[in-house]
Amino acid sequence: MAESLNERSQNILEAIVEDYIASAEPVGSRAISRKHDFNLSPASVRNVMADLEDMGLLCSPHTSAGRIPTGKGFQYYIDSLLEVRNLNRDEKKNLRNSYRFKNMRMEDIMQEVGRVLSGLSQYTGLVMAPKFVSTVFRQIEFIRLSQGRLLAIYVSEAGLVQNKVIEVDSSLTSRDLEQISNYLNKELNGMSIQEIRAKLNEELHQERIEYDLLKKQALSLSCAALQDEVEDQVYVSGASLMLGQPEFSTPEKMKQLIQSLESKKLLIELLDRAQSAQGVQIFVGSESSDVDLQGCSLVTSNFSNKKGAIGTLGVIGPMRMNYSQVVPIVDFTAQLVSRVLDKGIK
Amino acid sequence: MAESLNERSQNILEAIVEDYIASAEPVGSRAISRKHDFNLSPASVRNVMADLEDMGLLCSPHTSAGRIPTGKGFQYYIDSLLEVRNLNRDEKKNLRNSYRFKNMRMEDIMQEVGRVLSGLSQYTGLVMAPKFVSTVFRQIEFIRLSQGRLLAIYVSEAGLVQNKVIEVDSSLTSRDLEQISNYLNKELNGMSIQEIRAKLNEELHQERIEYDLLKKQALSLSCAALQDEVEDQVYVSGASLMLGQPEFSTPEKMKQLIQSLESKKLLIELLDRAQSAQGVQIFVGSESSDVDLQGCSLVTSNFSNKKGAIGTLGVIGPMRMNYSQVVPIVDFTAQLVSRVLDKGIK
DNA sequence: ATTAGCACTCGCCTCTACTGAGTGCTAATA
DNA sequence: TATTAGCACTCAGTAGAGGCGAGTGCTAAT
Repeated sequence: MAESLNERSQNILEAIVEDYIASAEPVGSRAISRKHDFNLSPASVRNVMADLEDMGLLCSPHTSAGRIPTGKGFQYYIDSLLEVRNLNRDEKKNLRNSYRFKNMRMEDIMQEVGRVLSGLSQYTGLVMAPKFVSTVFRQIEFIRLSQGRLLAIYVSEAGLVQNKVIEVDSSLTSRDLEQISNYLNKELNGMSIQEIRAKLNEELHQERIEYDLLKKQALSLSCAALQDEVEDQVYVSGASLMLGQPEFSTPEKMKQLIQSLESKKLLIELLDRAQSAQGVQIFVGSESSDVDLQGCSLVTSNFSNKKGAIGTLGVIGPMRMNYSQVVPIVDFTAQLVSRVLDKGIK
Repeated sequence: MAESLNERSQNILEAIVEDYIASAEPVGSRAISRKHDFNLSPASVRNVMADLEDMGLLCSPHTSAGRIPTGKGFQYYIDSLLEVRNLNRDEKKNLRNSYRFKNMRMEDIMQEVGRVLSGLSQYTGLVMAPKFVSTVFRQIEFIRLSQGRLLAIYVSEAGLVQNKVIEVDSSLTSRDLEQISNYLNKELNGMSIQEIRAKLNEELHQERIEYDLLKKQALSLSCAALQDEVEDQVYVSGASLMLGQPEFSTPEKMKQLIQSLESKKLLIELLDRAQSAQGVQIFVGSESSDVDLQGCSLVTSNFSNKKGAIGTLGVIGPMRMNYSQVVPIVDFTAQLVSRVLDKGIK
């Protein structure tokens, strides 16, 4: 895949990508030859550029314009040329101070992270909360809402709260509910939702009704409360910042972009893909991919607490995004959030 | 304010507004004279139009274009000319069937309402959940997250759930917490948050420490859980639908619009204003107002359950919105949501 | 291998002319 | 007196022509 380039070609590619990141305009041979001291004439640069174009790393919007990097070009840049510096102490401190975690609810944390990510990067911040199914059971409580209607409140180890209204036939007393939750809290403690579901299914199929009434009721309630799919939470911040970027200057592009950012489904799909890997991930423009956030790149990293609930955060920006700035921000923020979540359970 | 117009002027104004709603283009005298059979020549129509322009109900984008209604013109149209028909049975049924309330959590309901409102109107749906302070206490529960850290779960009569992480010095046992919540649930039952706050403040200032420890702890916990301001929840759906409207066809307008819709603060301000009144409210383009969602109108209605928690829902669209279609939808949806919330508590 | 030179391409801007929709005013009409 | 026909005028929008400038590819010279 990554054909190796000689040093000169690499230098020129790097120069073009960086100029393009800075200017958003096609880069010409003259500019390269002048601004960077390669001691090469424009003509020589042109030759190299033609080669790079043949390899599919560059393209020109029309005959008489300069070159712009293709998705493949950006990919090469990211894989081989990009040097991500670490944040120094002051920068880390600043970043840490940007975050104001007031109320430690998961929702608030996610929202705040999105806000800061988009503010710092000047692109759009994306945060996906840990998936319900991946969380570890801590506690469940039931509150009677009305005859035959309960509110089930599930709290995960990481402090993620999910509540759900469930219908029940029998009219259980508060006392019953207390017993049931006590039972469940003991029984399910420390299990992941996935494990719990497996267990519940098993016990349900194991048709012997030897259980006492309490167990039976507990089983049915926990089923109702934990079995269903809960849709993933995605937080999008600063969508309008993207609209200032020249790549989205036309009405059509704007509309398409906003539509994409409005589609939680699409975003979840993207972030899911990111979640499989470790460390900072960079997804370059989706020309190739079926899912298109055309012309965009996505920089993500996972966060997690010790109990293993994994969420994903990141920044989505134009393919021409300032990676060397964004990557460390995303990276450090993910670490920060992980720590904050751990603090939540101590 | 509403200067009375003679019938002919009214007819012509109505025709212009409706043509403009349909076409989004300035309306000329010829078109009016031809399409509507007033038996008036374009010249006569022109005279009337000139009068309407003098009164500030119409304006022309430039000399040789037709007229478009001003905000004031729309306002007049809405106040005096608009006839809102009620939905017939089938339409109501259809509308009811559009809503899929699966899980009865407040969040889900709000989100679904936004989705459907925007889908049906083809404009942007706006929903503001009942305000925390306006809710009526039903139940509070505490869950230990870690040493010194509790999760307080508050459930209102309407089934609105708020959770909050609170810090406590003392290490309370589960037994203590149970007693505290029992005490509070008895003590605060049926009071509004506002009343509770007043009560708490009073008791706090009443410095006599005659209380027993339990009461004291309960007081401090409920303070922590209920005292702080909780930010209002606003749900925006279908922002991208607005981008298809001709009034937002330029990049600048689009950007401005999206920025406005992203600003929860602005939206809350708008919806708060709507919440004071009863029935369907129409706010026409904010030329006059300090807050600008320029060129937009807002159609809102409140929903509430019997316990008095009031939320607001509505549709925001171009000033040129199809009021006669949108108003009944908003109206009926508000009634529907009220009923659904009531069913939640039965 | 590199580079200077040159012809060529093409987007973009400006200028001009034209068109057509729509107006305001005036004078004629019922 | 209210209405209308007629007419001059205005102005956005479109299309075409021409010039500019940035940038290219190719070729021949270094």
